Amino acid sequence: MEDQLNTLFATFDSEEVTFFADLILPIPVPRLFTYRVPRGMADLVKIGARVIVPFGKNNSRVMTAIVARLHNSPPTAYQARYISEVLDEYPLVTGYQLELFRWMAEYYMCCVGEVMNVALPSGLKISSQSKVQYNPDFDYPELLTEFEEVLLTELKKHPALSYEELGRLAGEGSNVPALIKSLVGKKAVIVFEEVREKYIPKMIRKVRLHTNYEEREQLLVLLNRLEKLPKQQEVVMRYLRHVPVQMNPSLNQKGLDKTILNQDDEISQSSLTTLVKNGVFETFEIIQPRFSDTLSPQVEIKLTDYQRSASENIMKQFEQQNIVLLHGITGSGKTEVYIDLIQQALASGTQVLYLLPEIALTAQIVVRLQRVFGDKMGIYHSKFSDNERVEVWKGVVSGQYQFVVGVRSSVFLPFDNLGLIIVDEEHETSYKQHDPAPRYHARDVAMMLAHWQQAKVLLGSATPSLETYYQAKLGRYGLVELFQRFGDATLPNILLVNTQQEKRQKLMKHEFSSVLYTALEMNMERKEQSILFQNRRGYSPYMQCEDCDWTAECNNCAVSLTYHQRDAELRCHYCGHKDPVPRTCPACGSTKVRTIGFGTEKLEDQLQIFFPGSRVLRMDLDTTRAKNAYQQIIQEFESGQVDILVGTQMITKGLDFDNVSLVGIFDADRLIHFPDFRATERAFQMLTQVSGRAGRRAGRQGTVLIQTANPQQPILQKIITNDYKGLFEEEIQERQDFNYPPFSRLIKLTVRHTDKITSSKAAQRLADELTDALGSSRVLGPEEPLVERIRNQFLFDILVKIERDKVNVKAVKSYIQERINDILTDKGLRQVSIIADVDCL
DNA sequence: AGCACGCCGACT
DNA sequence: GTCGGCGTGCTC
Repeated sequence: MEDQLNTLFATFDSEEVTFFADLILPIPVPRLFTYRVPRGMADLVKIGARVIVPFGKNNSRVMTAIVARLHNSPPTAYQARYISEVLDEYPLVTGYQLELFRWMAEYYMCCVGEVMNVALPSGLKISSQSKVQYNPDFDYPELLTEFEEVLLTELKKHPALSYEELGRLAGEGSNVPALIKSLVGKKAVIVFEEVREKYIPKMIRKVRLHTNYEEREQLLVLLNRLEKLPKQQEVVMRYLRHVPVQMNPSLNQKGLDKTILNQDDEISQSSLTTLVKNGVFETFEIIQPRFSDTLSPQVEIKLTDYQRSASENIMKQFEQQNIVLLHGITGSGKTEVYIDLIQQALASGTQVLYLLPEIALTAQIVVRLQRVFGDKMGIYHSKFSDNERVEVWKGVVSGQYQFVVGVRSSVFLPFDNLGLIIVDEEHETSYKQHDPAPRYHARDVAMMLAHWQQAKVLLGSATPSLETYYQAKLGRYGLVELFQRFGDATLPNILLVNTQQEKRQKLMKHEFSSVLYTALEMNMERKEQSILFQNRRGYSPYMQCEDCDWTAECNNCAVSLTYHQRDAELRCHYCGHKDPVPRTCPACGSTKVRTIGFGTEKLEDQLQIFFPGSRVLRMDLDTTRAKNAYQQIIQEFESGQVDILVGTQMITKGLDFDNVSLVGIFDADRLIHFPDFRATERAFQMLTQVSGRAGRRAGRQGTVLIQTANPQQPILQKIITNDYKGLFEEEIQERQDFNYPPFSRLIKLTVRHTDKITSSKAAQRLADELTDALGSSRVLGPEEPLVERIRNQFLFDILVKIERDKVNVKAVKSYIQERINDILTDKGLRQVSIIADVDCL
């Protein structure tokens, strides 16, 4: 039917210019979809606007799409369908963004639809809900089953019902989708899609005095009349106290928040209702922005001479360079420098984006920035609701937000006039998206954005990534260094504690060395706070039988289960699988089932035993799952009510506490010996960043104690002397020798399948084909990753190394994609999934 | 990704 | 005999 109509329209239109639109649909299919623009919509359909289209077999689905291209060449292979609706009068997606989407899809080897999917907050994607309606022309009730009768009776009573509503009405045990399908077949009901915008503006209900009573005379008459009704009189008086209508009649138009007038008593509520009924008050609704529009005081920030000269230096380098690295030690006051630069960029009329890793975007930094920038600043954070994100998006389009602080995904906001992008904590690996495609690196995307919009990029870090520092050393990026701590604060004194030796001398108290133990004790006596870092959550990572060596393992993944004491269960940190804690060994029945190793939970436990009066907080994934748990822990710790904070890497990022003078680090060796070519760099960054939490404010010099079995390791020596340059020189040599980044680009290909043989076959074939084309020095693997099975899928990794300058990366990527597609069409290997991760970390 | 179509086991 | 399992193929 639909197609017949389409054909009819097609012949009508053929004389005139007919428009076709190539649309980006939010699905992982590597092409655009061509739709026909109805004649009446020709002026409305613009590039970058969102449209609604029917999709799938018998138009069973409704989707939000973005117009990427307009043209008038009809597709030859199929009959294009019509766009059903245009959502935006003005494009919500800028030309820059479309360019960005295309670039990302190509660079990160994914589909534009996948980019669109992560780029748009889901509030901008339409939700469609199937509704069912009784067909008035239906006249064969005798054909129905009992269940169908029930549904149909309900449907006759209502104009239309959703599947969910029908499910509720039909009661338990009825298969609503199946029943509806059969009813549709019998032409008893009609199913249609109800489309609605997901974004809902926040409305608040207000009241105002009817204009009849704005004049003094009338008002007095009213009050006199209410003399015998004191409750109502009181409500009117209360309104007048908040809104001095006599002094300024225009205030009455804005009215008063209904909740203020109601206060809390029911009497005033009913009085108000009566007053509204009698036409004294009128109620109305207005849209309330979710971000309070109270303009915060604009605070002047003062730079120290040192910061001032850093800022000037950066500006000077921007004359020659598009990208500048600000290498400033922890606590050197980089934020003030950023603020200065942001103000300058805003003053010149350009937009500014300030990127922070998720965990560093805390209330601490937001409040600080808000004091300076007030409501000109937008905040884009994954913890925000969807409606809030849509408001920020629209605020950028409208120009309300010239400046946005945000996480990784804020590179997708519709900027069109960026002057400056700051990537703070530039080395942070959380800038790289791991799981759903596009597997992008926000720092690198930011650089592309800046390139297109002629904006400058400032990368900031105390421990720059080797890639970035290397570019700076080559002179491709500018470099500004800040090697003095802010105010009188000095860098903490970092000491290594030999746990091997303490164990021999039997000085260890469980996981705590005597040195750390004493330091904690003294710190508490001084009423100063301590932070303990152990990058492992849970109580202990292993549970093992002493008699037979049985170890608790996950059913679905090739990993040991972690014991969580608080919830009394064993958990898999890869798939979330949970098992009860066995009291006896499942293999041999022995009762000697022990935990091995320790996580944050165990440390917390031991602290309670050692220091019974102390107040200890734990901050890791398990204690921050609730919505505001993270903020709460930080606030509680800030308030000084807590002596010790135990945490995972979460505590290493951007937190700024005044009263912390001791940092203890456990198990540094595990970080250092991680089997990965970046392990040394990572360990340096992580340990330096945690150390930086100590002694950030004037007063005493902070102390950092690193527990290690081998204090002689060169990397530890570099950490205690804060010798970033030494680390760089050594590491960069190694990277060069083995042709790792920054001397090459890496693409990791992961092959996955439930059957190990199939998975390995596909991986082997892919690796062979790539080796043939690229040479064996450029292809590593296939190799089983550290965890060879996750969620019952067997994994194999292939690493492709491409020299930066010698090889055409684009060509290599498209060749890889060809080979992947080839394997995916192979009968025996078709259900394997192959994931490409470009610039994997 | 979702959704329909299509061919083989445990149930009214 | 059917309901429903998820393999496989397609989407303008």
